[in-house]
Amino acid sequence: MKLSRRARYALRMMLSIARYSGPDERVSLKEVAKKTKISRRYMEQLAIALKNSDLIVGITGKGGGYRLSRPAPEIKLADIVTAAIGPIEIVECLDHADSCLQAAGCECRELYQQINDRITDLLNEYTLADLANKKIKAALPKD
Amino acid sequence: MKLSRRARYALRMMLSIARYSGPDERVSLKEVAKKTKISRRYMEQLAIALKNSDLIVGITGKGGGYRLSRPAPEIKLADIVTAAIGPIEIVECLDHADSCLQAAGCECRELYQQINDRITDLLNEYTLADLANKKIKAALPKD
DNA sequence: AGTTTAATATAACAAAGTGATATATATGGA
DNA sequence: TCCATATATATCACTTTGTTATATTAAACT
Repeated sequence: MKLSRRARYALRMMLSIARYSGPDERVSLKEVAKKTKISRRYMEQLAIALKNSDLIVGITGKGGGYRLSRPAPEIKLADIVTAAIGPIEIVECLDHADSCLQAAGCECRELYQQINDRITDLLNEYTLADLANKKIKAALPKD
Repeated sequence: MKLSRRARYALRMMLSIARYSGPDERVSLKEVAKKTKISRRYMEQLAIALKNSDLIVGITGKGGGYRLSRPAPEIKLADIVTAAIGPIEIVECLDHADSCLQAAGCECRELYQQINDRITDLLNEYTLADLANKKIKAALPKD
């Protein structure tokens, strides 16, 4: 029930790219690695996944780097997480009913669906811009 | 981002125990294993965890078995999941701020907190009785 | 043209997590 | 005393995940 490091790295990377690049400006992974303190080798793989999902654009060659493919307010957090770790599926059987042994008789299915929906909805509500501007506020812990 | 099999098994086990036992009636793991088709050996471990969290009571000896420690409406689904896989923590750093490298400067923390809250709230809303009586209804898939 | 910087693409490896099985002991009823 | 059951560890195999390594490709700059 953990959000993998890969997903968390992806969010931090995107934040960094959003901050240090612009429409005509790119930032190299070397820079991003320095800012985020994430292993550069690891980021390289992650960058490819983010690129393949059209969230960032890679400019090859000397002076190259990455920039966002579209403005930060148009990038939903769900896009980032999905690009990094695939579709949000708290259990396999939600999408593929046939992969479920109990099949139709599963009594927990609706519960799983609800958990999944709540997470998905939340990540669709917020954008990269919201994250960058600290627009996300959790309820205060009750102590 | 998966709900582990262990957690799912725990829910199914509890459902089965709720159904086939009563205040003065117990059901053996042998029975439960037959009903749920979960490996008995595996269930034994799970049963201990559920017992240690006071969700079920174990009666040793011949003719023994398990029964719920309290009525199903008083057992929250969060209790079951927590007993099976520990506290719900989508990321480590929520409870232990010191385990987070970015410490106070983490920009994603509030997001993680919200995800965690939504899952926790949902699992606290519903009880084992709700699950048994199919009171949980997910929003219809939009197709 | 050639060198350099950086992205792109695989591959290989190590560590951790997870599911499952095995073995041994304790308990209490018949 | 015997047997069915819970209880408690230990072990093993498999998968996932994080990390590092090795080439290859692309473009800019000298």
